[in-house]
Amino acid sequence: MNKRQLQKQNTRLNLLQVARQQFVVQGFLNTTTSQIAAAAKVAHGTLFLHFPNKNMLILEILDTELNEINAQIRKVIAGAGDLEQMLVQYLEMLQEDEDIFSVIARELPFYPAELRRMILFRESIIRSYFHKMIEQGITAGRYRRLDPAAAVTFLFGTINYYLSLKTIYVKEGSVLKKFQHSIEQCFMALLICPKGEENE
Amino acid sequence: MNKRQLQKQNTRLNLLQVARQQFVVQGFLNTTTSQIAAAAKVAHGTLFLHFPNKNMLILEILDTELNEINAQIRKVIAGAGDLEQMLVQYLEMLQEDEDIFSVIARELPFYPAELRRMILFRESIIRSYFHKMIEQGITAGRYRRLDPAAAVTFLFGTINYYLSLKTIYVKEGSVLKKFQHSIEQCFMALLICPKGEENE
DNA sequence: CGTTTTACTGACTGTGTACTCAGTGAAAAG
DNA sequence: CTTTTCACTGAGTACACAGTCAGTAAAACG
Repeated sequence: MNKRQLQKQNTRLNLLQVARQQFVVQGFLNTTTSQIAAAAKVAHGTLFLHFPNKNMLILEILDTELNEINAQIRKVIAGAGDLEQMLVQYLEMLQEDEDIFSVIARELPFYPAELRRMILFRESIIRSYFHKMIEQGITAGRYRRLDPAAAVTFLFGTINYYLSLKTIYVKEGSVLKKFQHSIEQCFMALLICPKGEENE
Repeated sequence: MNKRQLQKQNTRLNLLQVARQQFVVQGFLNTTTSQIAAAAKVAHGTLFLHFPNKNMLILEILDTELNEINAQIRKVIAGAGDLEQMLVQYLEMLQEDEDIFSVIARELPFYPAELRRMILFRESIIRSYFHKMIEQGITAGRYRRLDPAAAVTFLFGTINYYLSLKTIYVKEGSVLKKFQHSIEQCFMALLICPKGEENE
């Protein structure tokens, strides 16, 4: 790779990195392309040599991010036989990049349709892991006979709620850490089949 | 009241009504002051004779709306001895103005701090009704020993989630109607103390 | 060394929006 | 009837932002 190609690649990677930092702090919608360019110390126009428009830049950053978490969760699933363990690990994974997930939770309804579909598709894969786990628990008689989809939405809805109102619930640090215990407690209480009431 | 005062009042009320309609369809953030003025068939500038700025217009509309629902729920509380009944009635009330609550659920994180605080304060009053009901149920031994605040957030988080993603869950009609049964089922399953495990 | 290619520059364009203010005409006041 | 008041008008202002493009300088090429 010659000097020019190297330079180009560096600029591109730098833009992605700087943009991610800005997005995490201000959100995607409130970060301007000029800000990103200034922070990356390149001209405004340079950004559009590397990305056709702002949306494609967002899409690329989120694609990378969501790919990583999906790969991680697949590993976790493989290793976790237990739903509770899976939930704990999922919450801990979200905490690691909580800033960006908080931004997505808030801004999702305002993203262009394509981007929104991509994010929801990725989320639906993760939901399906929980769904299956719950179904298994029900057929094994450990969990109550609830609609698994409803239970999953209860969980994801609550997580989403905490993430989107993060700034109200905590001044700094992680919301999910603060409420991790109560989320786990509630979700498992919802599922666990009380003694003397096992299915079958 | 003379002809002028009457005219002024009419214009003002008309603006409020037209603005509400537009907001419900497009959201507060995506509705422009020009659109509202055009729909109300007055000049753009007229809007600013009646409201100092767009935010105050939004605030006034939401204030009216939230006052109404708070008054209603207070009545419901007075009449409902039962938490489940209270939940059913609350969900039905939300359904009546689901469009505007859906907009609020989506846009809340982007409102100016003052407006956000007002809305969350109003919500917290409603939450407190549920909180008390749950506490009573726990001390009476009917409900499990859960953190009432966590249970309430589970409920409100889920409702909020359905509302904010309304357009994805239903093409037309009410999301809350569609999922009312599963919300009720899940929430009550979470709380109800199974037989043979009553507190005290 | 001269020519071509190309990553980058930044002033500029177009668009969308909240809000203003000098002007108008009809109602109210005297 | 004359003067004053005032609800309303709409062109205009100020600003913010995404995206463009002719120009530049340095690297690659022959």
